[in-house]
Amino acid sequence: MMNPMSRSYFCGEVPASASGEEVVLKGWVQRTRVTPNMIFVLLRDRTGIVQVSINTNSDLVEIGKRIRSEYVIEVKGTVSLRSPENINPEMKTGTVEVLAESVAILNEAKTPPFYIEADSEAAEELRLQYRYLDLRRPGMYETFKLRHDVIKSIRDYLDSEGFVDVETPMLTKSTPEGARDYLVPSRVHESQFYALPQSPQMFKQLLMLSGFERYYQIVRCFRDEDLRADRQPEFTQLDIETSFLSQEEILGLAEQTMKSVMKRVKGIDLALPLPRMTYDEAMRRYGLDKPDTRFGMELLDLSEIVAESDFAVFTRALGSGGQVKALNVEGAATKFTRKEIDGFGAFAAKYGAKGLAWLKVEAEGIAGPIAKFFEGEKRAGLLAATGAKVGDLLLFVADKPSVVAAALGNLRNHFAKEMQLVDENQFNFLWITDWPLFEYSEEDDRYYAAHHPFTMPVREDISMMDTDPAAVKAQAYDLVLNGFELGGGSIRIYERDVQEKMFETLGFSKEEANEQFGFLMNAFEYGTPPHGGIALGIDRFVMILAGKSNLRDVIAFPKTASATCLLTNAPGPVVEKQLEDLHIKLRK
RNA sequence: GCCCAUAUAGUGUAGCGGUUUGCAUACUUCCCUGUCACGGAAGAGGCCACGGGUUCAAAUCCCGUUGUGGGCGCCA
Repeated sequence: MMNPMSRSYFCGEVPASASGEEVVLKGWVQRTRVTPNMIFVLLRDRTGIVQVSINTNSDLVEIGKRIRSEYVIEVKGTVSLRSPENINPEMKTGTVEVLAESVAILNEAKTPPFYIEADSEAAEELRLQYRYLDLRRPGMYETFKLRHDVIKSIRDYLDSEGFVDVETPMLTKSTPEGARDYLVPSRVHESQFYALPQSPQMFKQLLMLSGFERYYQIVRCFRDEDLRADRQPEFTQLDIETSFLSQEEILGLAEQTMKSVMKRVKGIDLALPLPRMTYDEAMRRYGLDKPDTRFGMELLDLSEIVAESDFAVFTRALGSGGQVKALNVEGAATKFTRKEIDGFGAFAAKYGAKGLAWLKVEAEGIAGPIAKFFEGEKRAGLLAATGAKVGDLLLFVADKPSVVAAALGNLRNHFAKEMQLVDENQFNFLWITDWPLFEYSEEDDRYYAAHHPFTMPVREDISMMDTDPAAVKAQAYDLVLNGFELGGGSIRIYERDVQEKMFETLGFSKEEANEQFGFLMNAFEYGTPPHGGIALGIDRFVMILAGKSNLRDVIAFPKTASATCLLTNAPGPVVEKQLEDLHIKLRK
């Protein structure tokens, strides 16, 4: 096989059929072993490792002894099959080796700060500091190749559907709604700032106005909020916007895109249409707006069953507009210690639950702190309502609906991990539809857009924007994969008066709305087509497909939990001159 | 803003109030008749993150700071 890269094969890809062939290999030295008669060099590149053998009878012995781990070398030699009697099942270096005829050291290397191997034990802190070495580890390249393949198949599919990739500004305008902006001071305009985009939302809508009809972009977005395992301050999203398509058609388009990705990178034939669930149903059955449907353990509403109970915590919650819901953790009655169950209570407390009542179903009856409140018929009723069998563990939360949902919904996911209820190779996509348009903030005593302020209300609900905003439904949809929010979209507002009403409901004065979004509303007056779209998080998608549990694993140069880069030490101070140019004086 | 965990040779860990911080690996040198991400010998390598405190005595207990990780809030 001739290769234009001036090497005959990649290390991991030298086939047995090349036996006897003269080959050229280039790569990094994994390790060497010197014996009296032979020097063995394990040579690595992004594809894998192959053994190079150097006979110490040759004039290569001097150079062979100089070679150290991570040296970059070029080897010319002959491919040879290992003799069968030398091959034992434990052997990890394969059935092929290369007998060296010449060896050149292309570059030397210091001993790396950690050993470069697939399952490095080195602390992540150290690996991020030397990220270029971390990325050299076997397996890392594959993750980024997977990422490339995901993006390539998205581009191929959208291209075939007539979509055009249009770039939008990275230096744009700050808007007060939504996440905190990363600000960029202007040198030319004193006291003025650009913002890095949280998303190209308004630009893509303007492109619809311009008649581009089918836009997409794989685009970096920025949000200056605290990080999580699945949240980085800069992230990549697939941004799509279309004109004249209905919600149904947009969902169909997104489904086809997912289908082509799953086929290409996982070889999975995704069954379409993808399952759907309304927001209300998701909250009722799973307590979360992004349920993981790979396992059951749905939330059980026991409000009616326990209404007659003598347990004051339950009846008090019900009396003040709350609910009592439970999780039946099957077969868990003897699985967890009392201490561990207390731990679940602490877990639930993070989401506002004041307590976590529990019962074990045993052959003799039920046991646990609240067992005494459920005797005789009440016990039978409870068991019938929950379907609990001997050996099951019932966990109850009594509180206002939002707390019950958050506590039990997250507890449910917690058990999935704890008890290994999910199959890592299963990919459950799910649409969440019929979102509320607004959510009320008690803290600020105002409504916020649940999705964003450009989301079209359901037509029949528009009149309620004045009277009962909380009841207004949105023409919005989220795509969920295995319990992660992959992204979401909506049909957009394309009429000035509806957009104005939206801002009014959000508490903007006419002047404020015009100041912030006037250019968009003005644009709406020049013949705006009905339009809508969707945005999907590429990083999260790749993370799930790669079976990783952290976004850092699928981003080449990620940020730490405190939003720093350990490799470059960003962010860092700047020289006084730079601040002067920007008209900035630091407070302290 | 808050909560939890964590910090010991280059790396990973043990030590949990009482000699000079132990082990593995990596590193250096040597040995070994083709090894199987080996084997054997020797050597070098530590201000136990930083700053206070408690104590006769602190890597160890307490407080604070910083880094890292996870989470709550936040993320239209």
